[in-house]
Amino acid sequence: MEKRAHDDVSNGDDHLEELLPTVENRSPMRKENDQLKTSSPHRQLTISKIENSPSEPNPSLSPSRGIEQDDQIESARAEMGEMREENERLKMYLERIMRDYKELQMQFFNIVKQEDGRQQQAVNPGSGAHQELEESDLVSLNLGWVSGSSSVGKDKKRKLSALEIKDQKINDDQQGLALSLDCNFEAAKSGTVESLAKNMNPEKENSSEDPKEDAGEMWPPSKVLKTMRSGEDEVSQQNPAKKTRVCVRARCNTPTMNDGCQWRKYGQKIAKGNPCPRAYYRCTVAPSCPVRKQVQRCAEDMSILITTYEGTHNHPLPVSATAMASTTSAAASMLLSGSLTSESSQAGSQPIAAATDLHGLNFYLSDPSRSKQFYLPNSSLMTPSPSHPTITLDLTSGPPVSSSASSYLNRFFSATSRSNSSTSLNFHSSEPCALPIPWGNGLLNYGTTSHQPFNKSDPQESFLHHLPSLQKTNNNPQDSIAAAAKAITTEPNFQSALAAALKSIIGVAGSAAGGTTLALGNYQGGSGVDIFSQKSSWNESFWPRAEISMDQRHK
DNA sequence: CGTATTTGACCCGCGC
DNA sequence: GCGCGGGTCAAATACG
Repeated sequence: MEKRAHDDVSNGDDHLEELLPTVENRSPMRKENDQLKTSSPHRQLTISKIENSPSEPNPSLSPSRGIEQDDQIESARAEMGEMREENERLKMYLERIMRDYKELQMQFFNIVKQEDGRQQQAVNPGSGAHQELEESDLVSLNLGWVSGSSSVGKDKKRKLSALEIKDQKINDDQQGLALSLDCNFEAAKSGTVESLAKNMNPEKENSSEDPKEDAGEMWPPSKVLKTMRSGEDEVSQQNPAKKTRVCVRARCNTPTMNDGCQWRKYGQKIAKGNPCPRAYYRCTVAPSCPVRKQVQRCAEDMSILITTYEGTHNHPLPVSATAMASTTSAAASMLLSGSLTSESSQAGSQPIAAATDLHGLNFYLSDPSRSKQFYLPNSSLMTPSPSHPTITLDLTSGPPVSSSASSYLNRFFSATSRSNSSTSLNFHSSEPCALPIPWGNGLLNYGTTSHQPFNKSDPQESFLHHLPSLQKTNNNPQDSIAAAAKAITTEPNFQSALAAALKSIIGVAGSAAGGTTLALGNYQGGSGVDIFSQKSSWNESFWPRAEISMDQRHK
């Protein structure tokens, strides 16, 4: 009986046969336990199931029971085979997804880098005029990723990505396509800091020393800078005098807003004029991430939490964090673009509300009904720090933020008013409960989708300049909506960009992601890739594809 | 014991 | 040059 059971288990399955040591004195149960130890997880599952089933035969039962057991073993084996196949299939899917995702990230990253490099070149030529604004323009907040220069960066990034992949052991032999954004950090470790630092600070290409310089540190704090440079002066030149900040005001009962990122508190201070202490946090997702945030309760209304973000993440963000990061980044970029716009079009023209064009764009396109949530600024918000160009996103018009600020942000965008270096935006959500899924369902794509295209091809300005009807003096939300929609949709650049995006979505998606299909603002599972449709959070991962295509069109 | 937070000291920029 | 205030550091402490 024991011998028979052993034969049954091993018969027809060479792998199991190999795995099973031939020890005669074992009971069947013991053998099964051995299988559990040596076989795949799926096998374990299957066998465990059999073991626990009510019809589990007792080893000491009659031969008829033994036949039943044979049947069960046979079916179990078949099941195992299926599971194995399924496993392989899922593994392939996962690999494909990872490759595609990383590739897209990489492309997007490169575009951001290119644009940023161009912005810095355009802004830096050394003309004495507009110095203040230009200083702030040095800071580019783009979707949470550190940016640098362009042409060199592309190849470099690919190379670095390979390193990163190697480190993380994510992928295998097909790593050529698998790219990631961790490269900055990895690069710092792998000795390419010098060139990378050049990429990130094109204006100081001549300084090639300083292996200690942290590649990811876009705006190192002065003290850190001092510590790091160890006698070198060049590094300090990279630090713009004024950093762009994004201030988010939201009603929040918790000590800090849950924006999806990991933060470590490094300081607390009682600021003048506010009895509530201001807390200082830095991003701990990546050790070298330069992003900081300040959290402070509003003096007038303690239920309002004022969170000020500074810097861009130099690492991939958790899905739950992308919304907030993108929001703040886009807002910062908007501020920058606003500076550029006002610079170039100031003569005799009124300030242009730069927010709606950048962000309301996708908002309207994705779900025009949402335009009812359009809000106008309640009042002009003060710049928390006059020395920093700051954009304020006011979420306080809506209901309290319960937990996830990012999803709250995703709901959406509205009018702006801008004065000097301070920009005020107001958000409102009609839905009290923040949804746990960020970036989903076509409403939440503003960050990456909206600002990127214009950031790339012709930095915001080309588009912004065509929105004369959006002015901060407009006090009627509906008018603003209509004006914004009209201005946006009649914008030739936008139309071509949209066309390109649609084309790219339809055309490119199939080839790269194995039949993945995208809808504008609403991802849908593609043919044969069912697992995609189960993850709404994947949505954002695929949006950059549209951006890239739009950008390329503008090239 | 490792990690996160607290908190006083220190640094630095800015205005006077 | 000096003082003020914002921002950061880092040792001490708390916490899991």
